Amino acid sequence: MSPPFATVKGMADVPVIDRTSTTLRVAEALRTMLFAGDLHPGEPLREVSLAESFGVARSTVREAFQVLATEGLVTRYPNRGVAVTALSADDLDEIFGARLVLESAGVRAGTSGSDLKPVVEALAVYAEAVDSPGADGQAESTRAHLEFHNSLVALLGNARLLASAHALTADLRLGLASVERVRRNARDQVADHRKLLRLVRAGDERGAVAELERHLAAAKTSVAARVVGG
Amino acid sequence: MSPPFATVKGMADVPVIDRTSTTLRVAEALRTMLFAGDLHPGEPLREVSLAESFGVARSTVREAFQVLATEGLVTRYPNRGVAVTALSADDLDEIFGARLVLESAGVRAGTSGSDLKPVVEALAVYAEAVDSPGADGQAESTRAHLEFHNSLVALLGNARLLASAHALTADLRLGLASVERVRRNARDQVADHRKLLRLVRAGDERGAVAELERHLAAAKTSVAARVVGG
DNA sequence: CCGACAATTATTGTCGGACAATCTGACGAG
DNA sequence: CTCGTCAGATTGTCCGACAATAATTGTCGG
Repeated sequence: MSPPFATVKGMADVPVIDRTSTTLRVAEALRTMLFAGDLHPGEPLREVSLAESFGVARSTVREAFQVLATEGLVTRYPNRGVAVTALSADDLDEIFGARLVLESAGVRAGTSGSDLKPVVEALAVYAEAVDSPGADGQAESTRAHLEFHNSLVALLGNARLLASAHALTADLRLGLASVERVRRNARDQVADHRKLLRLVRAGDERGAVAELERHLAAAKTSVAARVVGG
Repeated sequence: MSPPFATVKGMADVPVIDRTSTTLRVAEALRTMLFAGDLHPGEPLREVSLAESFGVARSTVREAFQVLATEGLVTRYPNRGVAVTALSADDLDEIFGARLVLESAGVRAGTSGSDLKPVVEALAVYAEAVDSPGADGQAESTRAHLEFHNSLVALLGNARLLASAHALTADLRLGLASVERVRRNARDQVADHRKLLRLVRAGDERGAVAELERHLAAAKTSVAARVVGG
């Protein structure tokens, strides 16, 4: 049933060709700029200016804005354009509250038989990112950290919930990018996560959820202390 | 402090003016057409055709498509346009699985002290919609039904999770619109929901979650039987 | 000095047209 | 039957234009 030329043996390293639209490529470029902290929360994004620097049409930039706006990374102000989303204290409450619901549901699934390998791997990546210096600043380390949390949600085996979790953490990365210089006792953080994983592995649902709740609460206050706005 | 003309006494019913962009108005128009079942799953949406019938530019329609695509109501097929999203059996699994996570979390909040008034009201609206014939077909009844379920999520007091729930039910409405003619024993349905609310009110977390799980599972098979695709 | 008001400027929202790239389906050659 | 070729349709992207709206500046009477 499978066609004879489905996979050719000797050509494994052919450069993969970008078959995405320029709109999505512009959105991706803006996304990395946002996560890298090149653009600060509240800063307006001008259509013409970006169109020129990217070498694309204004309409293309507008479509990219639409994508990022629905992702929550930028905010539209009618007739005034879009700006990098600035998180308020209420936003943080909502984000961490939503994460607690999703991640604790994932933990419950983990304590009752789901395959924990992805979580273990995510934690390994996270630990490695913390240990290695990394030329990209703390960006990779926070990415890996949040990816560990998302891997908990992934235990539910539900792509839609995982997408929601990704959206939540993306918004957080936005707020963190500007102040991510501070990274005290990252090792302790990793240890925290190891403890959480251990509880999940042991099947201790109560304990694991409690540990997650504690961890998220601590993270929230830590983030809130650095992110301004009200 | 208030200006003298802030509110004029005798002109309470001045038609409120749409201050939304035409893009969003086009998206809204398409949304209602989708929910009303005027457009069938899989059916392609042509940019020029719609632009002409709406009397707007093609770029405006494209932006509206972008909005609907991120909501999941339509699906982009690169270089081939957008089409009404058709739900597969796997999609139904994901949607109902995600709903179970969110709504059961809401139920848990409800059994531990959240104010149940919004849920009670949503149920009243639902019951009323089922009793009254309604010129708009079953559209209003299903809307009210799903809105009841969303009101459970609203108990969490988290706008982001509520938005996710809305997105999930919107996708469902899409699939249901085409086959919503069948509506057997809608009264029994309402009774089911009354039972759920009673359990929540009594603070019976276990029982309420179990009842919700049972209800969603039944709904899924009922929907899956009518919605084609694999 | 200050607030209200008018004028200017910058920017967005929307339009229309244009063109290349891509997909689809039909057709004909081997 | 498979493979290239071709024409038609549709999308992706660009450009230029304009009115509507918001932000800024300038003016003036108190």
